[in-house]
Amino acid sequence: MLDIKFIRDNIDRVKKACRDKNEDADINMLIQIDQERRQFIKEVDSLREKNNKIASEIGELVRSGQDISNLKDEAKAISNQIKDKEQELKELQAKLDLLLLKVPNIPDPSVPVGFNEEQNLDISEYGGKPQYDFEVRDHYFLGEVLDILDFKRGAKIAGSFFPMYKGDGAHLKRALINFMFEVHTLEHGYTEVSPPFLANRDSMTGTGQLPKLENDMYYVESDDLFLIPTGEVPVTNIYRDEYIPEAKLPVKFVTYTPCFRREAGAYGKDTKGLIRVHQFDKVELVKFTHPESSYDEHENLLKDAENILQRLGLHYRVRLLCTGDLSFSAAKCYDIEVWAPGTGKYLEVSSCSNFEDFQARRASIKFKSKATGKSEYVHTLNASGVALPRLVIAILETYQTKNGKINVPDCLKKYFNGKEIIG
RNA sequence: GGAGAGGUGGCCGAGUCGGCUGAAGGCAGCAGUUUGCUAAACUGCCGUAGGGUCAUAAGCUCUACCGGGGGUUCGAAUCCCCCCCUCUCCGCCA
Repeated sequence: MLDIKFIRDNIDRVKKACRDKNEDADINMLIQIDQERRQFIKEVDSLREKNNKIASEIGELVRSGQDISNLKDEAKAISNQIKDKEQELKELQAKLDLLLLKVPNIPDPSVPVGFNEEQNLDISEYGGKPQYDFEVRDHYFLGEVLDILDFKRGAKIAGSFFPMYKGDGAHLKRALINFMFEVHTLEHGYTEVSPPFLANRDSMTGTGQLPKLENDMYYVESDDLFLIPTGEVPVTNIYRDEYIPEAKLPVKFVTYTPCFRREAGAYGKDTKGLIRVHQFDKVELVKFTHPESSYDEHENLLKDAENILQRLGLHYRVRLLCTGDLSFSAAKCYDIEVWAPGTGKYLEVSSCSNFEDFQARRASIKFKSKATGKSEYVHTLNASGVALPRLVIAILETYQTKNGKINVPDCLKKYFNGKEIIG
């Protein structure tokens, strides 16, 4: 969420951000309602002031035992006026809040303006596409043949796009989670957390999933809870409505969670295998930083996520998202895309985002600045470190052998009971 | 699920029969005095948000906020209703 004062003073910038991000927030309406709202606040406040004065006068008269019936009638009249105005004010405020929640974050100046993913910028790449002297297979084929991925059974249990991992497939997933956790906690300095996998409305609004993405999430009606679409939600909300001591910044968390996404409207796209699924696992990195250092921390965050792919010996590229591809809440975002030789595509395994104070304002996460003596919002950042299914795809397809088996990457062997080959 | 207790400022903790209580007191924090240094002591400051004034400063001023929402009242942290959360006991279950 943006500061209403900031919007007031930067109407053109905000409008431009909406255009560049393809968001249709009604800024003119917002400004108009804000003006009306302030007018109402003025009126209501002055009525309240009057009423408070009368009330304390009455208090004094009562104590000295005098008659108060005249004053009482007057006060009653004002009190009724207040109630009416308050009601209208409340409606205005609700309207304003709703509009405000629909205004996207402003892209950082370093973000290229563009309409869609084709205008994303290639930043860097690691390794090269591996070459094979045999016909490469995709993970779907390999998974079925090796009996380590079972899509049919997953579909029977829950529905299509709920994959099941089995045997060495399930073990591979577990090994990857352990591997990533050890790197991020022991070497990159993140603190491990294991949060709830369901979250309430306040949490979902805090990180920006609500109100926009309600239909993309699984919802438990009886308890008004949502299954989390990413570990970012519970972990960023750890500090919702709290102050973080300035000296503790940056706070860095790593978490593992399953993620649940309805992918409404995405049918027909990436329909096969693990590329796009309703439930998947993710190791997620979340940072709370001082505003001054968030962009440095952003670069480090990217490196932390890249490090995982480098150790696994996977070819990938990093792209800077253009405005049109940038998510609603982000100011700047790098995507890491790993190469999947069998599928023949680069697959996004991590979005590395700086939200600046956008989420922090929504979720009210602050620190007391020693320099200014005032409360300020922290900056929040997150990145997958990294998402599992597409990582599994890249590993199966990259490390496949001529006879249809999979070599276990060196760095994973210790998490795989020393086993070197799957199949 | 049943019975009970409770939710007050960064923390602890008072709040009388509803009326200068945004809220005593303590701790922590900040600034200063004292001190050769440290400790201690002393003095002052010390919630958040939204308006107004205004240079989007300081200051001044108003309003709201004592888990959330609603109600009673001229007036509620204090009374009533609903909800949420925490704790204890019982039941049930991993």
